Amino acid sequence: MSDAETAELKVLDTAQRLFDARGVQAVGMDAIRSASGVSLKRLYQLFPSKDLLVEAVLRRRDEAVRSSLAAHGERTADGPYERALAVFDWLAAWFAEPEFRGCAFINGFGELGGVSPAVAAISRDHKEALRAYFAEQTDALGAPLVLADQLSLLANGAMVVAGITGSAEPAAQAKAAARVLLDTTR
Amino acid sequence: MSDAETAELKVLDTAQRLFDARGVQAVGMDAIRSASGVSLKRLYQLFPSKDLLVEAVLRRRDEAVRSSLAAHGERTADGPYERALAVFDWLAAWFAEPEFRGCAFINGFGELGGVSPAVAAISRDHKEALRAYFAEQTDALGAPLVLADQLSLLANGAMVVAGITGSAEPAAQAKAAARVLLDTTR
DNA sequence: ACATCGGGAGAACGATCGTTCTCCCGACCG
DNA sequence: CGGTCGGGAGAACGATCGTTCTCCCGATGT
Repeated sequence: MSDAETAELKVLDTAQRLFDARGVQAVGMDAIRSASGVSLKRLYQLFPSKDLLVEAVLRRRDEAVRSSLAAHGERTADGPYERALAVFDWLAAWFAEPEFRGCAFINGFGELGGVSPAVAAISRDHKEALRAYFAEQTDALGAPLVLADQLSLLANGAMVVAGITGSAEPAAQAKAAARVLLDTTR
Repeated sequence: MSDAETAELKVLDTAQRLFDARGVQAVGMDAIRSASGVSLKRLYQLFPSKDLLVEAVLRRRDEAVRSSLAAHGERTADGPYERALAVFDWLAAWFAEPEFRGCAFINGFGELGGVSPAVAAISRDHKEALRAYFAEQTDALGAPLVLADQLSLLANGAMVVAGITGSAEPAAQAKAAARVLLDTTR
């Protein structure tokens, strides 16, 4: 049934948008229902509880971010050096979206990480994946592993500062810093 | 009345500890009451609403962090170069605390920044203060302002990654990266 | 045509939460 | 000693929320 699939997509899209804008706990199931047009009954047979919906939203976003990042790297950059730097261009485009209010995993961990082991684990895995992506590039450069950690710190710091200040500048600042680190460690 | 003052301190300490551990919305006023031993009546005459209590907790923490950071810089470091790097030692000590679960302003912004302009503003001011502290040091070194922004990205990235992964390592990694940036821009 | 079934709209339920109110005690003041 | 007042404990209230239930309609199969 493509009917069930499109309903599921509408719910996930709507929930993601509302969670991003207001946080998870400030968004009721009823708000998701009216914004998505999917009835409560259907909503609960797709996602038996709000917790499960939250986890599904985060997991889907995790996949989307990983593939978007990888695609951007392959599309715009040749070689590990350029691919590592291209992450920050990808961040810049993300920060420039008008609804941008920070990273859903950082925000979700802050809100729910202390009470939901599932959310904490998903956030941890997601951040580990970003570090692993940087590690792929630094490995290919023969650089030490700590460089990947440091690039990940710059990227996450840029997400936080861009989210809180509402500016996209941190992406470019982080990119310049990343270039210095990449050049120094060679 | 030192009675009212100690009650206020007990409430602020307790609320801060519970908010840090579980997030703001997961902590009810009743939990603050039983953990602090301050009656609801008194609690509400000290802080007329939970929103105001949340803001008071964040504002007090803002002051505490600013003076703790400045004190650590004066105590352990001579000159702007060392003081900029000392921030990351200060982070390392913070991350090593067993209850550490990330920065209250980053977490608070993620949870409430979308619905509470007050929380968003306090978080923004706090992060701006960190940037300004770095800017003091980089100015004294005659370095360009963007270096302060970059050091602030490293510090905030370290807070996020340390909080999510539960490791204190990001502080040392960020410090090493900061040293490279400081040395390069000279 | 009629029975059946899935699903929509939204009322209802139970729990929780922020906030206020009631009741009571103990201290202070004439 | 009697009255008053501040404050503690916790019940009560109203709102909200996650979740379920009721009622009804429309489609489908025979």
